[in-house]
Amino acid sequence: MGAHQVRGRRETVNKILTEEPAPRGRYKTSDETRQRILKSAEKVFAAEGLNVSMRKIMADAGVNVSSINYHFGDRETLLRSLLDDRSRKINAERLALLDDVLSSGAITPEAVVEALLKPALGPDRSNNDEWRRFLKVRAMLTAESSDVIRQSMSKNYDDMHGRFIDALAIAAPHLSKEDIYWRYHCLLGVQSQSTALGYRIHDISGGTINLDDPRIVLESLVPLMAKLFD
Amino acid sequence: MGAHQVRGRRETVNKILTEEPAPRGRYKTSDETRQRILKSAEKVFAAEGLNVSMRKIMADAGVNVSSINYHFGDRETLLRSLLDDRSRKINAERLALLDDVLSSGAITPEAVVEALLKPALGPDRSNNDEWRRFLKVRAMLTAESSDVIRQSMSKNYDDMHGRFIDALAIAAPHLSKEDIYWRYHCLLGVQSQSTALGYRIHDISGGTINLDDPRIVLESLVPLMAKLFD
DNA sequence: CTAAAAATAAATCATATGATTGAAAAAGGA
DNA sequence: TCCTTTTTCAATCATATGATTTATTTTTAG
Repeated sequence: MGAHQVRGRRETVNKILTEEPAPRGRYKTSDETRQRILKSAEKVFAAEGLNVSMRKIMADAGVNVSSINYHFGDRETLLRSLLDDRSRKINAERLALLDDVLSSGAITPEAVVEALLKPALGPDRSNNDEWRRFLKVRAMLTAESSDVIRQSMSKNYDDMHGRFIDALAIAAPHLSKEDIYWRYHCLLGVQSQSTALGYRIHDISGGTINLDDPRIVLESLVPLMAKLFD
Repeated sequence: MGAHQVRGRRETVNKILTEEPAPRGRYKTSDETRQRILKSAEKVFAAEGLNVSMRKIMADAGVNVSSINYHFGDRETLLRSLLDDRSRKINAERLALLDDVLSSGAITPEAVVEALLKPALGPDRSNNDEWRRFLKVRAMLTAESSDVIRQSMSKNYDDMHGRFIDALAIAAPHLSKEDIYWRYHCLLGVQSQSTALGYRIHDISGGTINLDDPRIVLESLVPLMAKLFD
């Protein structure tokens, strides 16, 4: 029945959102399916753009088309879930690194910038493809900047950005708040260029510059970005 | 007849692409319609994202749906035309400014960076909405990075970027080619963040930072970006 | 083991979409 | 003027799409 489906969906979503590791052993198959759908959505959206059909995603996931409605409600909620899930992880990692920096006593622009960029670039070796896919989807959504995405971005990121800006203000006490904002704007630009649009400099440089290895990217960009705070 | 339409389309396209001001007086209404469609496409794509229907665009332009086929062939060609038309203008302006810098004798990173950014930010006052729309569409296409768009980007931009990179190598002779590439990568990021994603720092800063006025953006960012080449 | 709840699947709906067609209108050239 | 070419438009097609409904299977709890 329709009512069943909606109720089931809501409960599943709440479970995922509130408790981090998702209560295992109760609805095993459902959560697996949900994750499988998210993974496929990420893959297919990244490969074919945002205006891809739910059917292609479901085909890739190997599940029935109606599962989208059962697990997420509609297309938009699927996209939001995708964005929220990963953003939470990235930003938790960022804030953990930032805490390390703050408690270390050596609060330099370089250290803060690295704490911001490193989690965004993803893991060094394996699973990097998955990250890249997510980053591309996020970049597409950011560029589209629909109201719903803009809200979701604010919800997921504004707080974290605020804390990094505060940290940078400590690291560069000679700069005004407005100065810090302008520099942070540059950081955001470089970050998104490095995570989702790296193919541009790759093409322009004839392949000389390659952003596939996060370590090299960090090594090259962190000192550069720190210069902005001199 | 179908053959007529295809032939007509090809001729129109060639005319527009080869001769700059488009031969006036011959097929007056056709060229006007073409421009009207492009303008509406820019508007509607920017407002509602890339996966908007041709029908909405045609409704906005006030022309028949089949005109898309007559004037452009298909949806993809429309997008490419949109991208090509404006890109040519931006880059022509950029290269003109770069020539001024090169022939001035005072080839500084600051001057080169300004020549790169100023045309991208668009005119100071009026018509700025139109530019913003185009920049948003370009950002969406860049983020999507489909093969066809990637090719179009390369075709329209790689040459220009090459010349700016050469100029920066002159302006900062102590840097290696690879150093220049990394810095150029940063420039691209800041540029796209400033032209299409300015809403992020606006939101984050609680409205303190506003990128609506190109003059202020230039004033703030050019000196910052020049720091990268110290 | 059995009944209720949850999850999956197949079939179906109403609609939106890109593209095409054939006719009509507008413009140009003789 | 008349005829050809170019341009516009209304009507139509085949299909793809998001969502829903109904039936079936699986899981959970008592």
